[in-house]
Amino acid sequence: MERFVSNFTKKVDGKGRVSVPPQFRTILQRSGDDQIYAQLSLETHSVIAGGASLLAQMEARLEKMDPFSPEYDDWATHIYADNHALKIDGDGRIILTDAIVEHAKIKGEVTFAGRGASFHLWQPEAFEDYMSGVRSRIRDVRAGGQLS
Amino acid sequence: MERFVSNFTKKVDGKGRVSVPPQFRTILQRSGDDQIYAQLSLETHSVIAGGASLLAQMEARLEKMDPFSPEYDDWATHIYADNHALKIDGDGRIILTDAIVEHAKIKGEVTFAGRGASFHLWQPEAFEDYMSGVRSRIRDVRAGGQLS
DNA sequence: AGTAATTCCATGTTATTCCATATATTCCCA
DNA sequence: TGGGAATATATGGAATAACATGGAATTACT
Repeated sequence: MERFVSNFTKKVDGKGRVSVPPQFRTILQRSGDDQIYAQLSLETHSVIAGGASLLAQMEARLEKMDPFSPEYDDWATHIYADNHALKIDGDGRIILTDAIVEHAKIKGEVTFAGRGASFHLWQPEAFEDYMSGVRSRIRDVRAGGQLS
Repeated sequence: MERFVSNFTKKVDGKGRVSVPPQFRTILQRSGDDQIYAQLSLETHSVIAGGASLLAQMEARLEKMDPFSPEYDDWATHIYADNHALKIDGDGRIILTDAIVEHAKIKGEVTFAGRGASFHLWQPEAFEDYMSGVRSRIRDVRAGGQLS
């Protein structure tokens, strides 16, 4: 399976349109996806995105739960109601919904950050901040001798 | 099977008419449904809605019960009597019944929230409140190390 | 006939598709 | 290895199609 690698920042026009980085677009096309499933992250002000396989992956987790439990209800609600299907148009663009723009505080640019089987959408500066945190946390762990 | 994803808020006019979000309408049409089965939720002030397959799903659950038990009677009554069939008219609209409007406290707008094989109807603010709860409960579980 | 319900229609609005141009990238050959 | 042509991408705007929405007309009910 191809993975989403690297990060790219793109402009968002007045109508909320963004062109999907061709590197990512190619991967989506090859797996037969003509739309992106974008889910609001519960941990950060970012959006978790990917093709149909990403949704399937979350559904697989759902199926392991007891269908009559409150946990199932919560998870199912989050998976489906907090998810936005973004069609990729003929020019390789998607339109960000208001919910996404609001949640990620997106102004005029978005960063597409590879995450392997998925990719994340960020407000560019928020992404930089997040990356700093990621890097320093990894450095700290290493200093503690837990890694390489 | 196509799933109901994302959420959409629509206006309700003086006659109780609401246009079904085209995303959901398309799914219903493709599965041959010209009406929506809407059942009052017993847990929240929302309505559980979907096509014929949703009703079939509830009936399947009923069939696993002892037909001569009081639980069967209760469940069967709830499935059918608390269920409202809403015809989708030529303009893609449904008419909310008084029972639905009352139960969900709907005023001038309704939110259609995807739930996979079904979708829920909410009074918009009640939906937001509910989502806040869902999100924070999931976050708590994760923080406790029980998931991901 | 009167009332309620449903269907039909008109129109403004929004969303989507299409197109045009500018910019960047790749590929090929001198 | 440096053009330079061909191809692909980015991006804005225009044209087109869908959709939302209110009201009128028709039908059904009693």
